[in-house]
Amino acid sequence: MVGKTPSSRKRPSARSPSHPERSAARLRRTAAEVFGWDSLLPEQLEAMEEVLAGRDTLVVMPTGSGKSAVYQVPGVLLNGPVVVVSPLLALQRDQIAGLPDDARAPGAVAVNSDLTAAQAEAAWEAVRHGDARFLYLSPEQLAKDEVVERLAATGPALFVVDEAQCVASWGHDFRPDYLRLEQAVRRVGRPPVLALTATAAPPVRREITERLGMDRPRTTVTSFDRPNIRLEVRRFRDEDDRHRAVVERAAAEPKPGIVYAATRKDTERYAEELAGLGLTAEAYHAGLRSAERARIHDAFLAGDADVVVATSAFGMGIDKEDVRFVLHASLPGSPDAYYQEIGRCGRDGEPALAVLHYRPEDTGMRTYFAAHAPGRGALSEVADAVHDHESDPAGLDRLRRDTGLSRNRVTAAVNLLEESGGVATGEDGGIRPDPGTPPDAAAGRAEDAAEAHRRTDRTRVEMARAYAETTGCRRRFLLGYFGEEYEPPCGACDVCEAQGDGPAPRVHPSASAYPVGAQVRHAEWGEGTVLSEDGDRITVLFDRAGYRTLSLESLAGRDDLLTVLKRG
DNA sequence: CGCGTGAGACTTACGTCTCACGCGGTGCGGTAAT
Repeated sequence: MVGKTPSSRKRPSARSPSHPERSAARLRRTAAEVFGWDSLLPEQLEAMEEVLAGRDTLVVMPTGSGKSAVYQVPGVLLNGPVVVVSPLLALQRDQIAGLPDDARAPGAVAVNSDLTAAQAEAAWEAVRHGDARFLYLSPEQLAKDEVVERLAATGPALFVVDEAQCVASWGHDFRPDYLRLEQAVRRVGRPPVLALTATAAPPVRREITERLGMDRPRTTVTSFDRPNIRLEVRRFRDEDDRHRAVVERAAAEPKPGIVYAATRKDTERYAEELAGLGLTAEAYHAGLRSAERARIHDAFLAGDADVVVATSAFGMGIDKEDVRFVLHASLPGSPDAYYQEIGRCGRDGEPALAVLHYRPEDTGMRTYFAAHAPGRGALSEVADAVHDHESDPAGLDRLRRDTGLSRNRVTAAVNLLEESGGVATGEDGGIRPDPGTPPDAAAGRAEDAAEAHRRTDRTRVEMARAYAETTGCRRRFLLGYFGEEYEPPCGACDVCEAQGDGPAPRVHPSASAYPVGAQVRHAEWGEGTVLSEDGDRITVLFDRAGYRTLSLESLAGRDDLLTVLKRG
């Protein structure tokens, strides 16, 4: 097995002007005395030293491996409050509850819409007086001028973005405030930024660090491989056959487990059927009342549910060791989503199972979900509104009132206009038009940017499909997607098992010409990065054209078609 | 993009087909009605 990825992990002692031994010792002592952690993983300590030294840092480590410690321990030693951006209020509560209940331990508060005005006031007071060292906020809170101003006044020492993959997966449409965190960072005094995630392929890592405006970020990436999870894909033509297979598998495998379905209705259908077989099965989706969601969540963690059948709403922040299987009753929207979802089983290291039940028709709905960015009409309206306030730049609220569009719509439109250079946000939060770009041109360029995001989303659907249809080792495919080389057979996927002791899978002789991670240029699609090599084909993420799969046979001897610019 | 649903046509059975239409996932925050 291949261990650490060949990433940019560097020993800080090589050029650090400070005294790394001393900082490592301080971190270790703090971890033990304040948090009761007697040992730290080398990756944890390394990232903590970067954070303590004030450098922008990206940490990619599995859930349950102590990612939070990477900010908690240095946070105690820093001189000022630590902001933690977290996507779910439930996650914020869990984080605060997880801090040691000890007089020496740092305090923590969250400011969000759950609080009354008086409670929020008290929370800010605690931050100001140093009684609370950690302040948990949603990205939406940081979109408010009032919050940014209060935060700036406290002089934060560190800006943490937890679950940082949300920047890439949600920032473009669903929660556009994720793409405005960079502005918040600048406006609160540009403290060092620490981004934490469990699942991020190389292009997603790049997007996180770029979108957060991180400066020469140090990156710590541990291996993605989870050898105890058996990977399997079953392909169906008929919906009824698939349905039956999912139910039978969920009933037959050791419990507890999670079944992911594509729609709310499907979760209820499956859960009902499993309950009819005598299992404790619950449907979980965002349409349930929050008390009901909390009940199911708690029951699952407590071991009182055999199976939760859920949409993608279920899982973030679930840290349960003994989940035995994750079944998918439909194709997920991307390998990123798939890996995150199956990563919820087998955390105890015992054997676990991930089965994808796939029909080619599944791609239809996923493609539909991919196309949700604002259209030309909304972009033009917002561009015009920005232009109208040229002499007195408007904030997002004013643009919303002017256009009558929803808050999210306006924010997403401004993000696209800003990304394509048509407008810019100032230090005061005012949005100004670019003097050289008329509103119509700005909207046109923003529309192109939106189309590029849609294309990338759609190609991620294609990558999920490619996983389902690969004829090679599934582990190799997934790890390759996450930038990690892997030598099959893995011995724990349906493809490797079917091959048994037979001949090794065919690997095309030109495979070595395009190693994973290499920068390449295609005659038609421009520049890109080789993401995976699947025996007889490679997959490249092109900057403009998205993900493409190329047959090695068609590339043989054609270095005019695909040129290697730089090997990984 | 593909599925399920309901209306209506065609047909002469209480049935089957066709077609148009609407629907489909993630959460925050704040507002409105009890």
